[in-house]
Amino acid sequence: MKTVIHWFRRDLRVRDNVALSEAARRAEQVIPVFIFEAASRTGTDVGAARLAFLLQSVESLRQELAELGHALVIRCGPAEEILPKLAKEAGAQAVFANKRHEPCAQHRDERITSALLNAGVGFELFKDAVVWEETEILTQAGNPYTVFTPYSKAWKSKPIPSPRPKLTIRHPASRIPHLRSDTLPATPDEVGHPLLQKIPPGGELVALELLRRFMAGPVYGYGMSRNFPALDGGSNLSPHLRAGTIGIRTILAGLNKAKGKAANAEAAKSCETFLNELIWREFYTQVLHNFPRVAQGAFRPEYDRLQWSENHDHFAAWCAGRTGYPIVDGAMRCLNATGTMHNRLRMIVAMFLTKDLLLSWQWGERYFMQQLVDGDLAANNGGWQWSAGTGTDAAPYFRIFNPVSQAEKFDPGGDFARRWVPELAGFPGDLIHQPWKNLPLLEKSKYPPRIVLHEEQRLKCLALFKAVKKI
DNA sequence: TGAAATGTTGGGGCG
DNA sequence: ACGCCCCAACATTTC
Repeated sequence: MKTVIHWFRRDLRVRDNVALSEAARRAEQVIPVFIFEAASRTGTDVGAARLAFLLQSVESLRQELAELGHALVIRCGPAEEILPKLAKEAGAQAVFANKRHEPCAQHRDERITSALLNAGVGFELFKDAVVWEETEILTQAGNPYTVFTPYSKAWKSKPIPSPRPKLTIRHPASRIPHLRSDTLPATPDEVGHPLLQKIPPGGELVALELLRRFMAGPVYGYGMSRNFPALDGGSNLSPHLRAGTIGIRTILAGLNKAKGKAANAEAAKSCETFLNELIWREFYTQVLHNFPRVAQGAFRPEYDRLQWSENHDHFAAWCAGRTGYPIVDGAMRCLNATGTMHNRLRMIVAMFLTKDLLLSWQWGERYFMQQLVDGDLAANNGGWQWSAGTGTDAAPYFRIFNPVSQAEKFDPGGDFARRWVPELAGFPGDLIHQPWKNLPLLEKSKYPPRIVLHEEQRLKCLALFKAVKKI
């Protein structure tokens, strides 16, 4: 082929990019394109933090492409209309892109296929975002897995693919047709939420540096440190996996290399634990594709009958971090300010929303998608249904976290809570997770009293779930 | 990738 | 010396 448009979507990188390297291999000219659409068009709720991260990553991509002699073409508007027009302008025979796995995104790709077909332009999609997609790992009976452990076993029994080569230039830049480029909203501030303080930086080079640093040491302690929110024990790669500023094969290659250098069994086990987290991501991607109804309701349909509370004051308090439980409030305030939340804290606040406030997991799911930099439909939905007990391989409904004991176990001394709940500065470490035990100090601190009592709510929650089981 | 309730055991204080 | 009780520590069951 002479000219191919590579349409960048959730693959904002020039290395280890399957569709991009295929385009470079098969076409004389590659025209890199990014299309900025109104968030509602793809059916996902893009929040300010994720948008800021995205814009920064696109800018970083534009610079990287420029260094390679490519000009990134940016257009704003609906892809169905822009792509056929752009293909005509550029004289392109085909559009290449990396496959997306969410049902709503795939429906849109079908519409794009026919829009391009009408214009006589081909549309090719490539597997890139995951190692193994929805139809590639099935049970003996040919069904999709709904339990993680056997899924991960099957996943690990398959060979690991190598990273794809970086985009190279195969044609003189002067021969690329000049194409108009729209401007994107300039800075995160322009689109940002007033509460946003500090979102992590985007871009491929940032992601590669995070990977390098993590695999150079922290990965060996991941098994332990990942549970403590006050530590920075994670890879911080999740927003990059979401935006595609790093390829999954690149991460696996780095992990594999690190595992080979593990000094002891504990370090090797930590590598394995990190691998499992990557497999969870593919597990939930696969679940969403094979059971698209989970985007609308419980994986176990009987749990759609749960009589959740509709207390909007409680919901507002949860969102704002004013529930009176320091670990919950610290986690939510951190989310609101940075667009990120430690995984352990996601479980704690999700349990609190569903099992203490008795609000639907779907309220929390939606709020997370609005706030999270790494908000991904499949992983977010899977995590929420796990916490609520309504999903595949979910926590049983009676497994209810106690926010105090969780906090004391995973934030001993309260370093995390104190960082995000400044009102608690005067509380000693042994009391910080239950400030109500010192009422005079609590009143002086201006920190809110508990909006519910865990011991009471726990019993109400058990009754709520039992009512469903009886029907 | 729980927590609470309930059951069991054994050491030690005490009459 | 002995039985009784208390209760911490641990184990099991239940939600």
